[in-house]
Amino acid sequence: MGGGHRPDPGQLPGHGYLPGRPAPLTDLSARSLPGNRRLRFAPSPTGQLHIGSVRTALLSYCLAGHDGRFLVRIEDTDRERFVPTATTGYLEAMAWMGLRWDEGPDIGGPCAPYVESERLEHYHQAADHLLGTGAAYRCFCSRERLDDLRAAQKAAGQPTRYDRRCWRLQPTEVQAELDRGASSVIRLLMPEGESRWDDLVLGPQEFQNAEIDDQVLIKSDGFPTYHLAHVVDDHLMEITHVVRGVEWVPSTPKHLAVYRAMGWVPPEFAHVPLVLGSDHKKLSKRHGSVAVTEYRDMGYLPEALANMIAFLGWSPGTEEEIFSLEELRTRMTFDRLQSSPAVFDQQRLDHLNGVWIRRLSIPDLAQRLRPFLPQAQKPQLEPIAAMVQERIHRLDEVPGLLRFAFADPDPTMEELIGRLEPATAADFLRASIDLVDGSSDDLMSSLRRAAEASASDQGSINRHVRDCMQVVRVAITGQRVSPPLPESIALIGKEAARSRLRRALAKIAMVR
RNA sequence: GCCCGCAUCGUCUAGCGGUCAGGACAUCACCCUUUCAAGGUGGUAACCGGGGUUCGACUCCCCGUGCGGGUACCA
Repeated sequence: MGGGHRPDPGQLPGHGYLPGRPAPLTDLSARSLPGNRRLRFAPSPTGQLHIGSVRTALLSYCLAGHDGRFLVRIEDTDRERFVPTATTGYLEAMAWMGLRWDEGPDIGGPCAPYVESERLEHYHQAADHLLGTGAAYRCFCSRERLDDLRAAQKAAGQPTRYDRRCWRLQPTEVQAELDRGASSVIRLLMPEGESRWDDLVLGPQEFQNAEIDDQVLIKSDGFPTYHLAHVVDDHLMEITHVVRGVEWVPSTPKHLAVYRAMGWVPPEFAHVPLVLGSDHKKLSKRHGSVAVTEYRDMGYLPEALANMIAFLGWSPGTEEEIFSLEELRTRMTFDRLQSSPAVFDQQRLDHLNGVWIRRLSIPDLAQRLRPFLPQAQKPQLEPIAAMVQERIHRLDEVPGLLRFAFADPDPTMEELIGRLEPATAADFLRASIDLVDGSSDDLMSSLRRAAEASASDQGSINRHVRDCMQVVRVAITGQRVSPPLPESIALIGKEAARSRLRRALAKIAMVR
């Protein structure tokens, strides 16, 4: 049908236009690229790497497994939303997460380049081929006409789709428009019938092609749309499994039509459910943080984030719940992917982060704490790591917890004495000044003995001890909540501790 | 409007015709304890509704409802 025959304008074309003989663009019928499974992550560089995006990246990475290949391809075909610095940011965020790619824009590979704007000739070749076989056609319609059309269809309760006016143009008319320099796009001629595929996550899918629009493949600026570009690239890069969000389900028939018209065999599709916010809407900035870098800056470990994200739509089927990226990569399979959307619960992330923090070695934790404690001396880092490890869920809690280590506290009277009488508090402070000189090992027991001695009522002795301890804690740290006393004192030094105790004592004395 | 998808504790989930519906987070109580954590023990808490199929449905089918996604010369 690539010849002179024009279909009857009144009827939809069938599959008869399918190319009988035109050879595929590139003959890659036999797999020739490395990896017995090839998966890709293909972000559009428009901003920050989003939690939802890293999840599909992580899923693809894990699903590729040890014997597969994971590649990154940049889909920068939208010049309006393109952000030049975004690609580097994405790559850095992925690397931070611990994802490693075998092929990509920064490291190259057998299919280089891995940036779509540098692969334009491939898309144009494909488009020409489709034009030649009649699987696609040029469209000169203005945006205004398209908008009006859609509005009318919507008003009539009909699915909105292009009415194929330009498809009915005679070749001479098309040529005349072209000669005139008219701006045009290339549209896919959606074939009749239905489209089906067996989705790895959703199961068998079926769409009536009549409901589906003739998608623009090449925009008037000469750039391809996602619908053409990713099909061409996925084919050339021999992608075997496409893992992407469910928002792509409705356009999969278009992609299938392109594969078919090109004579290519499509990959397997796995459409993963969305990640939702607490209000059950697609996770977005409205819900707070969505960029991977924001989570990093809040003090979440990449291990915890990966663990968290993996369980949004996947589970091992056992009661295990702590998984390293490496374990995820060996354990993850398509058949255990969930088909219902999941809410991103930050409380759960906090819990997982605490678990992962506690799994770190002290030197490792100290190292990771550095950016959060710019004022800390290097030798202080490990002791700090040791004392906070069990009590934080996020690294960024540390500065608050250790504020006393970097500045002298100035507690109020109320904070200082708590429930105690000023005189009792003062006596206990006085006693503790000397006790601080002793070894840390028995500091607590000597303090306890001193507190017990000052108890007036044997019945509430434990409470009294607690109250006394708090006086010392507040005097030294200015906080009602702090790391244990011996460690806190060690951190600031005995001399500083004694002077803080004296200052507190003076404060109480002044009021009395 | 039209098309498509999803549906087990508040949240993440296990379940794949017969279970006291399991685990984890969160929550509550208690224990441990110099505060906070961490840890331990125990508790509260779920199969969206209605029809079928079946000796028997959380599991299978249909309808409804709810929620979500798509409906661009964005991805």
